[in-house]
Amino acid sequence: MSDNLKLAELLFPNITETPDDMEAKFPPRNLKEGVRVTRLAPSPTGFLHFGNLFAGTVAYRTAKTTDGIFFVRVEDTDQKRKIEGAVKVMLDGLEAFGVTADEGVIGEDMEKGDYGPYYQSKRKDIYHVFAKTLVEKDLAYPCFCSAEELDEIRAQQENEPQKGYWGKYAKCRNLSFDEIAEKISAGAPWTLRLKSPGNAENKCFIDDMIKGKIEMPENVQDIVLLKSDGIPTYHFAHAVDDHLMRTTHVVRGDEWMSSCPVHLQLFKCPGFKVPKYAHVAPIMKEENGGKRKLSKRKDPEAAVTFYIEQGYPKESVNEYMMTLMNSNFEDWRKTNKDASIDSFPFNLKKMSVSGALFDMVKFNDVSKNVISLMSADKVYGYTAEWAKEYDADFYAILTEDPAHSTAILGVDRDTPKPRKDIACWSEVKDYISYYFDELFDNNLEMPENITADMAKEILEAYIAVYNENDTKDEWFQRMKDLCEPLGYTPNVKEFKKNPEAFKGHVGDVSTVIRVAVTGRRNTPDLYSIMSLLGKDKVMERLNSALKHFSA
RNA sequence: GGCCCGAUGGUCAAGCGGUUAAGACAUCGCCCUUUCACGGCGGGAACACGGGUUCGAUUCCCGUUCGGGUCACCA
Repeated sequence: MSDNLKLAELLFPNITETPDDMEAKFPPRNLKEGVRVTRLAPSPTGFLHFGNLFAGTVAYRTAKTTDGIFFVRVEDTDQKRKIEGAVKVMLDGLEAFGVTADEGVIGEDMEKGDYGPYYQSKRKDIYHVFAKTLVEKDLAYPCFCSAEELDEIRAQQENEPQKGYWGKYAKCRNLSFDEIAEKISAGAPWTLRLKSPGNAENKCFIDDMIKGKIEMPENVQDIVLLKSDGIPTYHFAHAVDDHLMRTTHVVRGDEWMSSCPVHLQLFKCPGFKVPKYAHVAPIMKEENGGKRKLSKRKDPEAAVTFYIEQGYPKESVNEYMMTLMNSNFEDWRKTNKDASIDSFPFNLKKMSVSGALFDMVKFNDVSKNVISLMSADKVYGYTAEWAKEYDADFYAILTEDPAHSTAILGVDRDTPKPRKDIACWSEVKDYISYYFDELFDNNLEMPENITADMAKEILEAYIAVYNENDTKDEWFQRMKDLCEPLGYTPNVKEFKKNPEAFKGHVGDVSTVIRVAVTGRRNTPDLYSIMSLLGKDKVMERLNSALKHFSA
């Protein structure tokens, strides 16, 4: 038996299966040409970053445009970072925005699919099968260096452009079998390192779906494959898992770009076919005129839960993400107003190479558009659903009379030119507050051109003629009739032509009524509002305003 | 510092050697209008810099500058 074989046995005495067994157990998927298999491989930190959702959405769409498979694999190889309930947080966040896995981890300790387990922590033996053959092929070796020794090596490398564990710095690379056997029998901890066959003089090539063709020096680092607890590093797990799970397209953040030479090698050493890569640029945030990654610590909008808590519809988030993913989406949307976002021909190659700034203003605009197209029933339903969870007081008020609330939300809604007032459900409370005495802010501040005397006059006159049974036309006619006796003109154009001749125009008159009734200057159609409010409330507010301006 | 990527209005971005350099958001003006919004029309606003290549460079090449990423027994 050769030393390599002996070493493999020594290191992995309990591994009896071979790579061929693995190939048989996880055979190539029986898919049509061009069908893609993608995945999201988050590590369970208990926090779902917007970037995860974004990359996950890209991966999801990449698969879905070919009727392919999207799966979720949990990268829980770092025992130190394990957090209870983290998987649920992530899955819930993904689910809330329509990223649902066909396969893989579908719940806390719940899996689905034939290529599992999908928790890396449960795949130890699988990794060891491949680790063992690498040792047999003299492509891996145990390393006994301690953290301190590694630090020492780093200290020596100050003037060395090529840092890390390689070449002459790789102390354990050429240990003899006997030396190794002795250390192991003494119980020394070890990691398994790649015996990198690379040469820095050589180039390797990545043809990234997003970034294009990229050339980098070959990897020469003897990177760690297996940590001293026997659990693989991300790099090794990535190669083994994405090969065995038959991933066709690896979609991930572009912070992985620079480890591609390592990954290429890790696929090639065991003889795996290299998948296609798509490296997604991060979402950025503006700060002091510069750009930086959306930060978990500094930016509330970095957390996916933010959008849920604020009550942004999932359609809004998806529409906005799509405008960032494929810039032709907005044009497509213009001509396909009612189409589902799923029918948009998403194209990986149209992804931007560099990171886009998250634009809250634009996002809100997108969301307002989305909501403006919803029916009053839908708006009511979503708002109630949101309020139930995040604003119990408002929920009680809103749902006391569902038909009434729905009618309120329907003002100026189902028209060819719906208003765009609401960006998220948490804004609804304020938007409709004046309909409810509990929420009504009795703010009687008039525009500067309207004095208390003017307001008083107008209110007096209007109270005298107010009729709750008016049709809209009658109502408006009454408004106009009010004008001339008080010195206003019903004709705005006439006023503009000759402003000195009048105290104001019909707009000023209705503004006084509007402020008295709603406490604001800007509202949807006043007639509809007054109808919904009902005679008692309207009269009460008019009288109370009159009192205020008579004082 | 080494390696890699990038740079078009305030933002997201089309563009692939010859364009009046699209569009969207934002902003400003006008129109519509009972307010606000919606909608319509219009305005301001950009190819980082320096060298090449070319009849001609936003586009191709090289440098500079500036951004970003990465160099762990983290992912």
